[in-house]
Amino acid sequence: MRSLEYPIKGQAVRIHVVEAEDDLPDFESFILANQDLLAHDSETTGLDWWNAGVGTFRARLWQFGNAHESFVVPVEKGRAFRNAVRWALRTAHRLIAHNGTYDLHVAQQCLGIPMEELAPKSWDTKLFAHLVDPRAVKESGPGLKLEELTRHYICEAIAAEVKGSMAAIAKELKVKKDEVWPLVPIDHHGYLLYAGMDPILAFRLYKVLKSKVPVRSWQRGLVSWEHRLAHITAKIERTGYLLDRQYAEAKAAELARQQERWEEVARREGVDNVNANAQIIAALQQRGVKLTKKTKKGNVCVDDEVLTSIGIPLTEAIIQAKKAKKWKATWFDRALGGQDPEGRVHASINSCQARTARMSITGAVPAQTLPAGDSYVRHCFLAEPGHVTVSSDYGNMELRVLAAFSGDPTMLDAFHRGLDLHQITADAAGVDRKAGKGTNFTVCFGGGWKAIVEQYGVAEAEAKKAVKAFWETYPGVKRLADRLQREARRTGFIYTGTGRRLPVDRDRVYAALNYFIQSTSRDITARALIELDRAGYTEYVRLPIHDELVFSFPREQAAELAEKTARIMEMTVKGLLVPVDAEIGERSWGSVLDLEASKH
DNA sequence: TAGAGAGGCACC
DNA sequence: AAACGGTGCCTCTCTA
Repeated sequence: MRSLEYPIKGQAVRIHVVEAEDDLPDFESFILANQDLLAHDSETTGLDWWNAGVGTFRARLWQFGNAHESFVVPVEKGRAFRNAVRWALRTAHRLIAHNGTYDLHVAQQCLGIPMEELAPKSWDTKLFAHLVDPRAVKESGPGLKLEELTRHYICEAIAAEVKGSMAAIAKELKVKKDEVWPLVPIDHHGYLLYAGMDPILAFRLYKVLKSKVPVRSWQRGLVSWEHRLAHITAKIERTGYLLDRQYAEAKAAELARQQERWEEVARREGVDNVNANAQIIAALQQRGVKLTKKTKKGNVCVDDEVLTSIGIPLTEAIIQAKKAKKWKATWFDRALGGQDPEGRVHASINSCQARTARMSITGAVPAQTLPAGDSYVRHCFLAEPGHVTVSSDYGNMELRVLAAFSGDPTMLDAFHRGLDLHQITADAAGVDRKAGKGTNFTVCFGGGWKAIVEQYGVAEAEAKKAVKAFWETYPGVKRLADRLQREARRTGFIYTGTGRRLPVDRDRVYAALNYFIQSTSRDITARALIELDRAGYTEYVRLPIHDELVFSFPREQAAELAEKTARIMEMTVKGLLVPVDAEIGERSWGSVLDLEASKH
């Protein structure tokens, strides 16, 4: 057994490195002595846990620790070590981990412990951190990564050291940072230090954060609620989504041909690289084109709008080439590259991510940003053989949340009687429906008349009139917005109905209304996932996308299951129903869009 | 060579 | 008085 010592703020912590089977009794004694509360973490060869056993993925180390001490177990060295870790995970009464759903995937794939066995006793410091302060470092918050949280809550120097250590090893081994994980020798001092510190930091973070979680969040049961949700989204990740490989490959090839063709045109017209804005600007200015639009930072802007308005062969070629390249790389190549041995792709679902707790979905299926206007990309994703895709979405979720919580009589009346809220706003302002709709959404987002002009192409006078009319027509909304702004100005926070505390920047208190609406809406979808799980439907859920859930149901029971799940998803908020509409498609996700389009 | 910033674009 | 909220990903460019 090796033993490393490391100081945290002058106080030594000890990392024990299990090297041989003889060392395991000491490890087991440690686990038994600390079984009430143990932090853990795993080091792996990559992040593609779905390739365990068949591909290149494997677990290398597993670490356990408390505030002062940790044990590092080399699980890749053999069965005795894996057995010891398996036993330890099962023996612990409470497990702490940072972003622990990842380790649960690894435990299932590499150690054969079902996720469901460990999930109920697992607590995640990432969720605690979010409940304490959800702001990213960019937003002057603590962030949500272990290194960022260590810097903010524990010790700046340790954070810097931990962050730098794997980079230093990569440099030493002369490989890229992403390639270091499977290559670093299992007995490398820096690697063991990095690995051994992780559970110690997670344990300490847990201690710090749990006392900082707002009282109201504890009282409303938000802590356990978020954990339950995280384990449901982990199950959805594990299930994955069946990829139509032939389709994806065909479309990737088609886009590659298009890209090549349009790039050739652009080259003839004097632009070698369609993604280099400097080249585009030079080529256009040479032709005498005046470029007046500026970017946020004040530079010359050559976005889609500018290029479209110029409308010459060069700009057309740039638009088409860029689009083909981006779509191929972002949607088709990414999905094709993420397949598991069964041809399924696994999104990474961060169940509680944005400042408002909205989820984020990254990886092989960036579900939240798949083009929704047509079915071109969504045809990639298939319900299982004998199944069909069902997409169930909430109707007017955010505006209904606004109506319910503001109690505004005009807005509530409109929803209760099924009236057209966008038309009501339009009529009140004496503008057309498009401007009315734009006003409703923009005000929800905290915007003003300028935003309506830019986003919806409404004339300045009309937009000003519409915003004024909005606040006069819905005085209840005004009262809610004012109340939230006052609260934000006074305390720096607002609370949602679920007991979530959201920080609001004092120089942007107008954002408070949107935070409230967006976060409350997210919690309605989250509640649906939890209720669906209780009812045993999680195996059918493929993806959550804000106000929509995508399912794969057996064809014969699709209508019945769509109906049952829609009724579970629906929720009455302060007396107002947030309804759900379930669309039944064919096998591909894209087919839902096509069927919908053919109806209209 | 990696990271950060910026621009641009996909979405709710 | 007015105020556009929340994401992820790809590419280029500059810097350390």
